[in-house]
Amino acid sequence: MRLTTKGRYAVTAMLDLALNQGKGAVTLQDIALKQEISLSYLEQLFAKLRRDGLVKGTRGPGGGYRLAQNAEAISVAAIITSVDEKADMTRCGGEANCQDGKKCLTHELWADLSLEIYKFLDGISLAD
Amino acid sequence: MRLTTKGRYAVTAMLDLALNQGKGAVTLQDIALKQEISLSYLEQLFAKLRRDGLVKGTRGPGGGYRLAQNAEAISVAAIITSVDEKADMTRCGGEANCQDGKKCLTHELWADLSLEIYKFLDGISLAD
DNA sequence: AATTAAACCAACGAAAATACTTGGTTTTTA
DNA sequence: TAAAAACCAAGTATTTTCGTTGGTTTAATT
Repeated sequence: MRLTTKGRYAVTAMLDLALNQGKGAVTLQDIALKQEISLSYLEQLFAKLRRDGLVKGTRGPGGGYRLAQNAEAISVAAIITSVDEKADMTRCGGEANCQDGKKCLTHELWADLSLEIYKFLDGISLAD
Repeated sequence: MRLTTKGRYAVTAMLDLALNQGKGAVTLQDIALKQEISLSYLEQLFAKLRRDGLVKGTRGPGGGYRLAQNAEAISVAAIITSVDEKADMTRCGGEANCQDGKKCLTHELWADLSLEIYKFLDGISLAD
């Protein structure tokens, strides 16, 4: 579980979507202006969100994006993991070949903590 | 509040310190080997941790680092914020000049969430 | 006293991730 | 048919992460 500006962009964009989709689909152009990100970068993020079934897009004029599920069902954790493909945080890849007998002790502790953070963010939906 | 590999290095290193300082000060060399990071990178991280009063180092042979406070008093949040100097996450710097009437709505929501995450990690000490 | 092991420091360089740019194509509405 | 949007891919710039080099200071050990 990482937490970078990339994830922030995704979460704020999704929040934007959740707040404004009442009036129909929301265009990325809109979000790009509001959030001050480049349109194309947003497109890249939304490509992932779409692949993971978090949003769905409709083409053509009047088109845009909507949440694929209702806001209560979408967790912050889901958004973040969708957007930043985790390059294995643990160097040893769980192989346990870190050090003599001690064997990744602190690595495991971190893994536990990381899970805690995940569970925390998984408990927060777009309806906060 | 960000959460990157940099923060992970710092937290795991601090955990290492907490676990092993019973036998006296722990050298960065030790940690570098166990965690598979470069010594000098660790030094850079610990320079910040020291500046923020989280650890204290003693020089010379037999020297090394110790926690400056007891493990219960050191939160994960403190370690992470010490180590990664937050480049202002909100572009508008709280200036509220984002957009017409809407004024950073989602930015504020993110700020709230960020605070939640901070409070969560602030509640976790090196004794987990 | 000399040697050595450590913290401490600074500046540069390589690698990776992040963010943006450009230039398209497809779909759908008007 | 024109325009507005999603969709797509490749490349570039920027920033951050991580490492390297080459030191200096401090303190314990021999």
